[in-house]
Amino acid sequence: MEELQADETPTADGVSGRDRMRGQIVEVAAGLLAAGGRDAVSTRAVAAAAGTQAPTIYRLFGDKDGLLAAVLEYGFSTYLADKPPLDPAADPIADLRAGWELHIGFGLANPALFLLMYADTQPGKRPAAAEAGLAILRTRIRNIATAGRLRVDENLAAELVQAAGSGAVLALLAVPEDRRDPRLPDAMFDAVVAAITTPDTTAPGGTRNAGPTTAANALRAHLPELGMLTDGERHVLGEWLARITH
Amino acid sequence: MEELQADETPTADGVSGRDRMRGQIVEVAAGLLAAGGRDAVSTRAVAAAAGTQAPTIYRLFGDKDGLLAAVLEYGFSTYLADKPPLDPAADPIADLRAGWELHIGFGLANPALFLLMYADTQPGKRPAAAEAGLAILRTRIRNIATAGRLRVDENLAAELVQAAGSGAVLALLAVPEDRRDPRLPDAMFDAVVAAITTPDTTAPGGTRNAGPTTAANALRAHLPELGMLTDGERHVLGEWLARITH
DNA sequence: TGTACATCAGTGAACGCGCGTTCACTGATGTAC
DNA sequence: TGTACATCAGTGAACGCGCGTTCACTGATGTAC
Repeated sequence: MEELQADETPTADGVSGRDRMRGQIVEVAAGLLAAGGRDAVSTRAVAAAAGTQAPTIYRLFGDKDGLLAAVLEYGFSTYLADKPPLDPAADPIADLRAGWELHIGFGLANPALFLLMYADTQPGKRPAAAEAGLAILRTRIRNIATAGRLRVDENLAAELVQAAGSGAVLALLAVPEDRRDPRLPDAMFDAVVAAITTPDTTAPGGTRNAGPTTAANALRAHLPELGMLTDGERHVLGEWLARITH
Repeated sequence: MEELQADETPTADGVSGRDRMRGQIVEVAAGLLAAGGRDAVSTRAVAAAAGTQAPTIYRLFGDKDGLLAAVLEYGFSTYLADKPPLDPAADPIADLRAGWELHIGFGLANPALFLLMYADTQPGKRPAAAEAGLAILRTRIRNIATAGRLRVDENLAAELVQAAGSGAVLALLAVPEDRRDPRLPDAMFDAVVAAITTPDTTAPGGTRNAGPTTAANALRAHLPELGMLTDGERHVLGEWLARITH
């Protein structure tokens, strides 16, 4: 093995002992956070789970807030590592959708982390990790603007997407997993995109009109009033209308 | 002063000492929550600020969770008390907007309370107060459906509005007050309303076409496209629609 | 009407616990001569 | 090459604190006779 010139003790993979300990503590803390929420991350619990003593945390992270910040950064950058690189040549709205889906997936997969990033923060302050995510979002919005498809200013567009995204995740998380409506994220994305972009006039296809779904929904709202139908008929009609609208 | 017949010690205003103590504790706790966030609400701090001892809290609320639930309910019902009653004759979308604006205002005025209701909750569970708010929202959505203006099903519509609302509040709260974009709530509302409703085709002076007859007629026009129904089902549906429109 | 008793809201104090943080020390490691 | 020294990451133990909760008790109040 060649001899490495490093500030600290070299190891097989070139990672110093100090860095390895740091990484281990962060990973352990992230695990505790995922398993038990914010309150499960105490300096003592982290130290014990990482097989070290509490003072090590203070040497490496300064204090508990420093540890939490490191956990946020670790969790978020792990997620970012999955993010496909931006393709400037591709449809910027498809790009935005890819980022949206990844962000939703991140929130659902890491509830405690997501809440810590976007909800548990004290009013007026956002964690650095959240700012980093916003910066990426702003780039995607900028690309839409460059393509001439943005119809509101970039700041408002970014805020709308950001707010809609965390709102969708929050709404999903607030409901037991088996009762979540899988249509919500897509529907929300479509709503926001329709609000911030102009239609792509180059798309194939003719004009849109109010489809059968709208009519079926309207009729369903009037189901109880349909006295000219028997109870059984109304029941069957309700089932068909549900099928039409889904 | 007349003599009151009550289960407990009567007082000048007919409120028992026990109830007054309970209300005082809840108000004090709400104040601590607003001032210092969730962590500022400890049983000891509440007892001290209310001028009593900790055991009183346990007698009145069972435990700390019971106290927090009471604070949520108090804060939310105080907000609901401001809510204008639904006017069935009015434009249901204007009704929805009124509820939206009130809800946004509630969140901005009570950040800690709002976060506790919609974000701090453990995944899969929603506080009773949040459910109560959702029930009101669903009523408003139902009214839009009854007017024949809804183009997605009521559940999805309610979820979209709910998610967009908390997302907007969260996004605003995450930014210092003087840097918040005041356009965000309105823009978000417009985006969601555009996504869940059909345009209002009743020009001023025109006739309202909200009835089941209109919906049935519209659906009948789409009969041939309903590939999710069998031929027999389409046939029977056609007969029913004919009966509805006559 | 007067007395004795039962009820129970509120008091004062304490329980055990886990928290964030810090202290003095150890022992391994790298460096200077 | 060998020795003495400096550095500093990690150890073990403790600090003081506020937490949720509970206990035994007090004293005011309503009730029964």
